[in-house]
Amino acid sequence: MKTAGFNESDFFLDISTTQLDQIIRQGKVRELKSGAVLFHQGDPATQSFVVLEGRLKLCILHELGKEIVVRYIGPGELAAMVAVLEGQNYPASAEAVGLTRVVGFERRTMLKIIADHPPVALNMIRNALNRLEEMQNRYLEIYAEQVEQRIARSLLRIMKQAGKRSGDEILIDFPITRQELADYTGTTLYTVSRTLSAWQKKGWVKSKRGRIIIANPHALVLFTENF
Amino acid sequence: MKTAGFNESDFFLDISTTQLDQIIRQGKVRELKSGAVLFHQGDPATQSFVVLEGRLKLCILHELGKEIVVRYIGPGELAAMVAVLEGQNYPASAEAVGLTRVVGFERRTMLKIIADHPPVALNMIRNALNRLEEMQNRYLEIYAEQVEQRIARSLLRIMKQAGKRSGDEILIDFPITRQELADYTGTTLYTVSRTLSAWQKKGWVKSKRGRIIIANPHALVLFTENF
DNA sequence: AGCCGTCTTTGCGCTGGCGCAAAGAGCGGA
DNA sequence: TCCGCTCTTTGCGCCAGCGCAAAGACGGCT
Repeated sequence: MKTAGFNESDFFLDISTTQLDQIIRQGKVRELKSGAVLFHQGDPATQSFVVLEGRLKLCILHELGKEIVVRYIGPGELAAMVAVLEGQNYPASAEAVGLTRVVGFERRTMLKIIADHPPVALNMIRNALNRLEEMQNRYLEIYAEQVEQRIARSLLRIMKQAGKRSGDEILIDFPITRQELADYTGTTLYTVSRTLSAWQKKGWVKSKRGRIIIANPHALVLFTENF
Repeated sequence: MKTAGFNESDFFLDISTTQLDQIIRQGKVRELKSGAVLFHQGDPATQSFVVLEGRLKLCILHELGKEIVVRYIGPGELAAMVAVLEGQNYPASAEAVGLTRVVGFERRTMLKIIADHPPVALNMIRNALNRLEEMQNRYLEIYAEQVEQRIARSLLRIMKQAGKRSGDEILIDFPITRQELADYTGTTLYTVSRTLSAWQKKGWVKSKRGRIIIANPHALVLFTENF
């Protein structure tokens, strides 16, 4: 059982590796092909999941067409915490990005884990509050900032949790289309494409179909900060 | 000590009234004049607060001028849950709307309350997740919907937590300006004013300086649903 | 009663960025 | 190798709604 990466996760802070193995053994591992949907928005929330390998894309839909990417969930992170509560539905859908392995935990298992490992409850509160703060900031930004600035922030956010250094450059190590970056930023496919083209000319990014490399992260950071 | 309204609060679900009194006695009551700031965004978070009377406005600022109202916190509700965690800062500022009384709890008191009353931890998780879901939806809406639709939704949201029935009409029972409604919706003072004027002509709302009455809630609901 | 500060209304011009259309490019499958 | 699908690029027109300006209304205070 692969547990690498778990110790960086805020969910399993303060939990030793042996305890961790014991926890994971209480869940059920599932393997998902790229594009497979783990759960649908609105379905009764019965299980929480921890990603072992690969990545989940959480998104919510608006009646007719428009869609927002709420978050990407990488190895060691928890998805669908809501399942610890009774009578709730999943507030978002989860789709695998690339081949992905997850462990699923039933509600009673989650409650047992919380009871056995007291720090976990606080970790869950911390996790939820961090996400809340992030959403509040994104809400402020979508109101107060220009699209290009928001695209830069989106790239930096995604980079932080899924970036792979190679020299000065940073590769976003999962396939992401213009459309998905637009859904994450709250803009359109067209605007993202135009913006990335412009940045490519400036040497800030390099990209091919579904892959984005951030060639000059510093320039992007400056861009988000200035006016 | 006034505890009315507490039993509707999700924070104190499953807690009996006698236990409640005992909990409140562990905090320190403060009285705030209208407009007084209880805590500032970015300050070290040392206390959580429960509103007894009046109302808090939580807002976050963007560098130069723009501001978003995150939420209004009414009697029985908890603000600044983040203070249960060590080393965090307040992610928003809190300002009293009208004369307001709150109880403040130090971190160690909060931790003691959680330890003494096991359901509280789950209630806090539920509370955080509910807020997260609300913010995610607002984020989706600000991207996907027209301003007028969002203004209608904002009015309905505020109405739900601070509405006072009188006949068919519903009064929002605290002073709220066009600017504040704009900050809540993510639009401008001007657009809110124009929109409310139009709705006033249609008989959907009535308003004077700082007061809003929703004369036809049903019309607003339909308006948010259609196209 | 009168003043002053704050809140509200409305006209008007401007523009960011949306979204259609259509062409081009890359990748996988047979 | 060729075909077809999906992803990307770019031109172009259009409009929602922002934001200035200026006038008007309300309410609290002396």
